Amino acid sequence: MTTQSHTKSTTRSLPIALLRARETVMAPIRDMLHDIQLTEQKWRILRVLDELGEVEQSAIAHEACLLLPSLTRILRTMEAEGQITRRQDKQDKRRTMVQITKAGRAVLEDNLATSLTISSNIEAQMGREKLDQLLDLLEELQAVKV
Amino acid sequence: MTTQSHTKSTTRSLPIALLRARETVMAPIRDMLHDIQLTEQKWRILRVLDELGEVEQSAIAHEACLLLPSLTRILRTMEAEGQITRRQDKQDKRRTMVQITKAGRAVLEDNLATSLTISSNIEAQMGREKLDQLLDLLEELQAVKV
DNA sequence: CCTGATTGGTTAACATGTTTACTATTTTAC
DNA sequence: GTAAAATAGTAAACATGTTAACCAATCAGG
Repeated sequence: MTTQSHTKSTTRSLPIALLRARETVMAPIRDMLHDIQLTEQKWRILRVLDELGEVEQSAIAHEACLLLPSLTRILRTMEAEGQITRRQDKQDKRRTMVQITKAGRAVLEDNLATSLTISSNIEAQMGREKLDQLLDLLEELQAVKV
Repeated sequence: MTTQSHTKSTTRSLPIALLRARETVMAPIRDMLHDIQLTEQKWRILRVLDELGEVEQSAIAHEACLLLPSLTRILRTMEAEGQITRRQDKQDKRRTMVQITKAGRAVLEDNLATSLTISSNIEAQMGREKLDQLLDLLEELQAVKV
């Protein structure tokens, strides 16, 4: 008998498999974002704001998987670049409400075609059915109580 | 008609869904790692080394989804902490071969029980069948040409 | 009311992520 | 054989990730 690892194969480790799959998917997206001077984080923030409208920072942090300290810094530069606006909430003065600007939306729209090409490429290789199945399972996994 | 986002729902965006699912799964693992002073990155490195034996740094970087500059720094501290050893390859002097130590393996073994508990918890909520299906799909996605 | 606990956000400090440049080897093409 | 290209890794600089400490506003219990 050879020296045997006691742990599961990393291929069957959920956190590692999720990370590796994500790296594969992100590779072409990162290329696209690089061309338009956008980091992956800023792209997620724009996507979330485009979807949710005006929301507080904690909500962005939760939806875009960022911690508040990172978000504070990133939003500061995005506001300077004119992609978002921020204002204090009238009812609860602790809250800062954030909104995407036309310029921010334009960034997403300008890259819609490229995004679709990337999605189509993956779909062509995996098949629409499997992709939907995967998205369903991921959605279910996100909802698990830990 | 209301102002409509042109992009897909972030829930059905593969990169965002993968990230969110991963955050859910990692939450309890991060708690475990925190208790033993291990970062997520060091944990992945130990897992990969435990699985592959003695390998060069580029291989670790690829398998653990780290860039070489990050790996250089992290391995420096892991070597100092006695979890890994490094040596120059005889045949190709550019290569640095890295190996997990007994102490490094011990770290993984000490947390085997906790890891299994976390896995079981997720399996209990999603079901073994769905989990296997998800891992199969992730494995397939990793192999897609981008 | 009013005090203590909670919440939303920022700041600071240090680790890691990311890009570019660089060194040292090895490989490839003549 | 030898010069150019490729490969493995490190260094430096700056952005982001992460933790802890902090402030201000709000909430909850008495």
